[in-house]
Amino acid sequence: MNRRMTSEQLVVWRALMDTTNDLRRVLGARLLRETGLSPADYQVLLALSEADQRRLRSSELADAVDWERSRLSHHLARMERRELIRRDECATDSRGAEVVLTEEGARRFRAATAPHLRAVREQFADALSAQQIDALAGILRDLRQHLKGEA
Amino acid sequence: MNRRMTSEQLVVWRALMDTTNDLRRVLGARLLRETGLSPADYQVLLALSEADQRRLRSSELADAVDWERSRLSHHLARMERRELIRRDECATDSRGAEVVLTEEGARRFRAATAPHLRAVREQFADALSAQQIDALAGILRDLRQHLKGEA
DNA sequence: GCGGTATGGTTGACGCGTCAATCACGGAGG
DNA sequence: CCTCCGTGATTGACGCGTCAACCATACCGC
Repeated sequence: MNRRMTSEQLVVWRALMDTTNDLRRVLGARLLRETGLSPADYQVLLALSEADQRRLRSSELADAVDWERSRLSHHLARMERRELIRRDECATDSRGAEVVLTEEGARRFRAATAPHLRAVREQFADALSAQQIDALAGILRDLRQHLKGEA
Repeated sequence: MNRRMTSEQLVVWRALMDTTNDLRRVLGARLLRETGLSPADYQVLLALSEADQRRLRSSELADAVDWERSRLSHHLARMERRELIRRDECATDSRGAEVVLTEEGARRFRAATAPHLRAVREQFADALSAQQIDALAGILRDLRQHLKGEA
């Protein structure tokens, strides 16, 4: 099949990219301003907070946040400088590293949770009706499904 | 009002961020692979292609793509190295710059249009029904509206 | 044990985005 | 004129992401 998109489809595509981009930007900036944590910091701290002993092997953490190892490595380097996390040697595999949440990291994450959830509610959830949320859930499910083959 | 979000709202929020992120990534990578242009390149070339004389003042271009001037300046520097655009002095205001589409830039953009539209259709439009497109349009309109105050 | 390969993780280079500082020119008021 | 201010645009520093190259260790088969 080789038909063209309707212009509505194209417009909605642009709107999707632009709006989600703005949402990301606004919420990310707000999080940083209110808590000093970037969205990426938040994801990492969340995963570590939920982990047993507040520590994870580097590759488990990569799975948890769904990042490439390289990206994680770079980000952990920045977080380690700020003493949000620490990297210990792994007892059972000397290639490996264990990423450990520091006290400071745990504290900062706890302090960030409420502001973050409030921001998501105010700037996302409050804008949409229950029906819209349901419809959006379906749309995202289908998009993700469709993407699966070629991701 | 100080109620919490439902967990569905939060899940849909995460799905929105994750899915749009993946879409951006997959389509961006595909565009680059197929045409050698990044999404940002494409936006700039599109705006210039549509401009009178294929040239725009730097700040008009910034308005057209809705970027900060600083971001545009950095990006134009990279594009100029690749000879996709050129920067001329402006005749009427010697502070200003005129951004001009080069032949090469125009050629590359023309060659990129069809693959790009095809990719958007395949990975976005083909995944959704007409009803879903309409619903999504409404959702995005409301989100954008809601965002307006605090952007 | 020993060679080869797979795996865990890091590094460097580079594109992209943001912020704050800066520079150069234009324009108004004295 | 000339000073002061606003504006057009660039720069530098830094965080973030990706890709390809790399290093070290583990593990498998002989």
